Amino acid sequence: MAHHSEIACLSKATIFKNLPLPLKKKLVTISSHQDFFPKGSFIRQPLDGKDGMIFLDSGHAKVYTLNTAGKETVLEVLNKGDSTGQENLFSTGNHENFIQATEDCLVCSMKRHDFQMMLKDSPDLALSLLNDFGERLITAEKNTVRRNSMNAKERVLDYLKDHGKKLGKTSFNLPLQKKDLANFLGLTPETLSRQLNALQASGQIIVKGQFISLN
Amino acid sequence: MAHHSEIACLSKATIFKNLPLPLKKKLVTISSHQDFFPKGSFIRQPLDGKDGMIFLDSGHAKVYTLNTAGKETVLEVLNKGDSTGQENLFSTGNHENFIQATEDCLVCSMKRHDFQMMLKDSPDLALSLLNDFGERLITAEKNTVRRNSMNAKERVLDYLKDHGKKLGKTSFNLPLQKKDLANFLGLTPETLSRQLNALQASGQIIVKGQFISLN
DNA sequence: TAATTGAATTGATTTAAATCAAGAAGGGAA
DNA sequence: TTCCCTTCTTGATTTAAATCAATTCAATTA
Repeated sequence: MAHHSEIACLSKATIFKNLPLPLKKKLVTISSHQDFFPKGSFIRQPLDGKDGMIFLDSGHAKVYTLNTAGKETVLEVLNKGDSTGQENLFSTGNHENFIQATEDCLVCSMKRHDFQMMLKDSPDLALSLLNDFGERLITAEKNTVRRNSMNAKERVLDYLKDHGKKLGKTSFNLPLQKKDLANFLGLTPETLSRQLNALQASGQIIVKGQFISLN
Repeated sequence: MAHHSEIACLSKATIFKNLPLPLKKKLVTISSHQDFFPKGSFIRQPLDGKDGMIFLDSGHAKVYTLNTAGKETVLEVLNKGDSTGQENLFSTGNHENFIQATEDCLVCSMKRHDFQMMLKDSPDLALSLLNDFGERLITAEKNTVRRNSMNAKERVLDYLKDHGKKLGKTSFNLPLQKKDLANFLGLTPETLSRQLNALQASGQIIVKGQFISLN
């Protein structure tokens, strides 16, 4: 929880990128910076007593819940620059989701109390955050449509294209294990494996382990 | 777009219910009130040039998208007191969703421009809205979990219990046609029909047309 | 009132994806 | 390096839900 004096991870976060410099500097003073989470470790979990939002300076993470039967549902895939848990800046309830590093991560975070203090005299900040919430809702809706109106092959291809677009690349490594990606797409690992094969066979992608290339 | 002088629909909306009275009064002055939408009509649709958020003073509505193949995905079920489209208070992009009255509706709405003016000097308002966004995200996640980790029967029962809880009742009329509810749950109408039968046969609910009673 | 139209239901059948099963590949730890 | 454990892949089989098909029902309107 070192407090840097210079503009760090926060200013790189998509969510705050349009804020004026003085405000960014203030945000940095109330943030923790570049906490290290090794692959597999939990950035957040239910009942950990932590509040506020987090964002990824580097690495990848997955957000998921467990239902009462222990079945996992992957809700979000976090890539470098993404943030999540904004809802914890306001509600006083405990968060219910697990956030687990799927690669070594550097994470910045902001506490509810500190954030709320700042919010009172920064309409810009509120607006920025409201915009970001809007984006997250739209993404959530997009994921719902993907699961609801596409078959297995279409879902896989749609995700890959979407991810490539987000990165601005046509080749990349998957940000999650395939079993987690399968879950995120509402599929089983077996089905994902077969669909990746099929997409490669039809010349639409190249797959080598975690590496994907779009054609 | 009549401008009432008294506190009307807006003050009843869940999203604003915790705001101080003077602020509510100001909100009323920038809202349209109780516009009537007959069953089947569109409250919003892509390219209608409308912006801002809406909320339901009475009636029911569904929010849905059409994919390029024309397949519908029902994203939200709106009941009395619910609001949607908050994301349109900020982004300048066009909204992509259809909002259609599934019963006769009275609708209030607020325009982006008017709202943003108010937001600048009302931190309370921003906070209220941010809270609401958080709720909507959590609901969206809950819907994802329902679709991802439950079979057809569980989804139906979970929805019915959820809806009953929301209303504080054990008997109610479904807020949508069954074909739309089926879509919202990621099912076909045939499957919904059969599952409602099965739930009735096992004594868990009573079904009479749109009327549902939970046991 | 009857006619029309879409919604809902019921039954028969198909099918996409899940499940089951077994081996191969990969990544740590000792 | 070997061992262990999890993930990934491939094949065979099952199954839950979709699809197809045909009535029935309900709402609207002429």
